Amino acid sequence: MARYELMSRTYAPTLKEDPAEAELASHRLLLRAGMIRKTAAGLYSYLPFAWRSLMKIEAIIREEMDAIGAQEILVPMIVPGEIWQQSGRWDVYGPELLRLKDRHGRDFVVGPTHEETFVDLVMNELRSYKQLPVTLYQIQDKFRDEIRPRFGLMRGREFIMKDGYSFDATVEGMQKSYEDEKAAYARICERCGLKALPVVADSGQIGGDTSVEFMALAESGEASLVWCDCGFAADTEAACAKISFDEYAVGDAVEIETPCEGSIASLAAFLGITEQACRKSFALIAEDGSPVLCLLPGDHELNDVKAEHAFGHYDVMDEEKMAAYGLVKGYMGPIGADPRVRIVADASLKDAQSWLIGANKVGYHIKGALPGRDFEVAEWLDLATAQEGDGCPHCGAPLHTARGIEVSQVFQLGTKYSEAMGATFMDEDGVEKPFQMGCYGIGVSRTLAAVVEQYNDEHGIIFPVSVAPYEVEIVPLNVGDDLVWPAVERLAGELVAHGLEVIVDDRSERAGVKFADADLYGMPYQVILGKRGVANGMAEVKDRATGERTDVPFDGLAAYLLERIAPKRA
RNA sequence: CGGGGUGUGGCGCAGUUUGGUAGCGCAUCUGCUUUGGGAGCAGAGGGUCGCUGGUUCGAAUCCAGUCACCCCGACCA
Repeated sequence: MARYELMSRTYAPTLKEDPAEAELASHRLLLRAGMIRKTAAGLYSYLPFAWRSLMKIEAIIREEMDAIGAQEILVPMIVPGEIWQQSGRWDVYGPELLRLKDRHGRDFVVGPTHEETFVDLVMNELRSYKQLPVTLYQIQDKFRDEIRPRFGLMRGREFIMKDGYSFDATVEGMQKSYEDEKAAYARICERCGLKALPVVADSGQIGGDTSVEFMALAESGEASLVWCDCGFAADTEAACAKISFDEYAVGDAVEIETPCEGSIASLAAFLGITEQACRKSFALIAEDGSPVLCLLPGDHELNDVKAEHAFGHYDVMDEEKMAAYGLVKGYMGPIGADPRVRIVADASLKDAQSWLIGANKVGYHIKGALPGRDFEVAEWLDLATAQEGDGCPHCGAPLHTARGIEVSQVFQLGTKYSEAMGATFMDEDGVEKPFQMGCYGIGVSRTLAAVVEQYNDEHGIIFPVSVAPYEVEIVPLNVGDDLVWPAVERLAGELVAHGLEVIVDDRSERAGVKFADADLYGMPYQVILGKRGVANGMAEVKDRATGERTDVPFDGLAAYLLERIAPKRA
């Protein structure tokens, strides 16, 4: 039997002042509204209101997972190190992987993600293509020992995540499972009220080839993305773009004096040309120890993730190393560099006919240089970071940039894990084949943070109905009044009977305190009951989002609220 | 891990430069008044000043070490 909750019985201590450590709106407001408390760096306790919101987010996820035939299970948080050794990630996953030993000295890890656990779970049971496809998921706490946890729930070390894994017999089957999940993920974001965008992503440590992440748009987001009016959108880490360049002094290679400080900006200013007409040199030491000089469009930065793909875990070359390889800081270029230095250039520059590059001599550059004639490019690679104004890879129109919070991500893994762990099934043709896998994650606690990030004002949180801890907060102004309180109980009971989720602020606080707390908590509708209104049989309904106040007769209150709330439920 | 910063009642802070035995606001408790946007008055409780060691007649304050937390960076489904 549904009932209404009383604020006096709810553990939701508010803070009048901003906590010193919180910078982000979501962090600040979740703390102030008594929804979370920090237990240690990156470790948070969820209080009743946060927990109710999280349960609603989880319910939405479960519904959408059910709808595409995924099955919920639960695997242990702590898993044997052995299976991580099998997959090879024991050695690859860095210090974020929390490793422990049990009393017998056996290795275990606290799961940061569970590809291994799920593969290990199904590999001995799913023996035939006839049993496929299967998609399993769970909602569980994960632990990643982040170097620097920050921003409250946004980047905690422990966090709630829904992780799911699909097992298919064929690549086409995997793609279908992936597309189903992707579509479900879009619906989940939408039902949570998030303004989110699916973007092309790098597949990171999870591995695999194709990946999309859902970015909740927010200025405070840690991730940046580029998007185009044609519908293309990509994480800046992964984005390819059509980058245009200018030419300066086509012709013979000529050394020119450039007595300016060694930066592209000062060089362009000195010559009176655009940065696009310059070529930027970036020296690094690849993972294998070999020296590399990257030539980039003058107005673009090296993309760290792309560089990692090309060179492995690289180091930026220090001045000592530069000197050893004939490179001069501030005036670096391919010409005159030690022959051991591998020259690679951004693919966008392939058609450039004139290169303005450093001369490896303080105060000098070379104009009009040409690859193939004046220096050799070993490889043309996509290395530059896409930026505002670059061309969309699909339609060529200028790209826009935005910032976002990565709330979820889907991957096509292929056989990366199944092969490494020897997880196979017998296919139609009598051949043992590794599973074609997909993997799908949603940051549940991060989704809550993202919602708060997108829905707040100077007074507090403005919860969308679908994830609000309660749909209606009744704010009686005179709790002790023998006219008001019976009306409160009657109305609360009525609203609950109509299926509304109701909390009553029955504390004997002053009106101002209750109003301020109600705005801070951010329940979508406040029903304010004061002496005057009650005497006339009227309640005052405040819409938290618009601030609009309406006097509604008691008789019509439930209908009034339902009419507004029901359509916005998830 | 590199750079910067902070640890003083539940929360937010002052006091540290120039050592003298701890203070302010909010919160809490009691009483009276108040009661539609974070009330007023009166009274009360609560702190080994992160920890350890040192200097000193005397340390929140000076010195050394250590721990925790925050910010920037590197890193990161």
